Amino acid sequence: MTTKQNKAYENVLEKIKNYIERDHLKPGDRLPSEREMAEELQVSRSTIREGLRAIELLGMIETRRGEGTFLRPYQSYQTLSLLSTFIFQDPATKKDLAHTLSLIEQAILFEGATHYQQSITAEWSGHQVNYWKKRGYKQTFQVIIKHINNELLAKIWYLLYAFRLTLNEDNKESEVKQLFERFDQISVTVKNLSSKEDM
Amino acid sequence: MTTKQNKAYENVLEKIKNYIERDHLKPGDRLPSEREMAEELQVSRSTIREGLRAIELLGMIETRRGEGTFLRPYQSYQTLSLLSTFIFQDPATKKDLAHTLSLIEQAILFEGATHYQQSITAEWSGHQVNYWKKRGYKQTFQVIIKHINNELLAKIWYLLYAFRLTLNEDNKESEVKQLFERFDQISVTVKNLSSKEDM
DNA sequence: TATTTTTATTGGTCTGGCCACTCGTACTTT
DNA sequence: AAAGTACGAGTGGCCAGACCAATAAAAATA
Repeated sequence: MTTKQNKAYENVLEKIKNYIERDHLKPGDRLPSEREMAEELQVSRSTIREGLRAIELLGMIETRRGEGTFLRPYQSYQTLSLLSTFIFQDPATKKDLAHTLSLIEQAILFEGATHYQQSITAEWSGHQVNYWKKRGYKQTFQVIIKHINNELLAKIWYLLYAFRLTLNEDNKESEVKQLFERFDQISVTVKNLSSKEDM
Repeated sequence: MTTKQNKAYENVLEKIKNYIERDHLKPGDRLPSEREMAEELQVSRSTIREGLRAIELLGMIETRRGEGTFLRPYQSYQTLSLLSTFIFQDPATKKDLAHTLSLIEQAILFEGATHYQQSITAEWSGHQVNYWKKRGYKQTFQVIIKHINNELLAKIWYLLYAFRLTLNEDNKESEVKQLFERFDQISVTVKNLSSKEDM
């Protein structure tokens, strides 16, 4: 098949991933040399280097002349606060924050209502409405995310959510009651759609 | 003092920043050609390319053979860089990538079909299907994002998309044709729902 | 005028080279 | 024998120059 004409350096990234898995490389370990990789991948060294530069800027690797290329050790979570600084000072993203958060919450609600409606509702029903109101929107929403069981999604949501809190002038937090209503509504819609398909 | 002997490709990034400021380049504008930059910076073309690859993966630029190198419709590559490190730090998130990407794409499709169905379809119809197939899934999908006009959302999507390319073992890229079909389907569904509400 | 062909420019990739740095090893020197 | 030294192999950093493939603009043609 066709083989999609990836750019060569994208294949390099692919290959590096394979090295990491095959040799169980951990942070700090050395990757094969540029020349070795070029030989094995049958591409030129310059192509290898293009791939390396890309993920170097991403902080995945670290190169030391005379020694080699190494997987970078994990960094501390100070990243998060740095990140907030950048998003903060970027007016464009600030304006888009609410919108993006809304879309992603919508996606999460949909996913939850589609695949985990039972268990989510069950957990919610374990307490009175007042209990959730007291816990707040964040905690209540996180129930959905917990059941979806996707850490990355959870992180992204939490990031956006936290930043919106930071930036928000008017501190009106979303209402727990509304959250329940929206979830139910989506659940119904999803059911209607799927039953329609069955016919 | 100064010092720090930057790697040459980091100076390239600096220089590109200067180009952007000096010439007031906006997203979509063309950068000088690789050969021009090499000449002006007094470095080799391969060095220029290493710098370009780095910020290409970050989503800052886009290269088109025969045409040139262009600023992507969004920038602030620090944000992207930090975001990516953050995400990459945690191996656990790796397994969630495809899922998260899928959810977010779904949300984007939905948003596009709900509020920008006209203009998106219009832009797509401006060319034959083969044109979009040739441009690939990424570019075709970005049409939707462009119309939604949310830089943050665009960044997040591009990040996830790029990383999935990096990490995925099965290289099957989504099909442009399927994209069109899904978009149409969602458009229809959205229309049905809203007309129902009117009754 | 419309279409085809040519040409110049651009990114994509390769080859092969030289340099600077690191590290281990063999070789002095003490 | 121990300490220092010189050397060589390997590595990343960078370069010059080349060819290909895609694109767009200009020129030639119908």
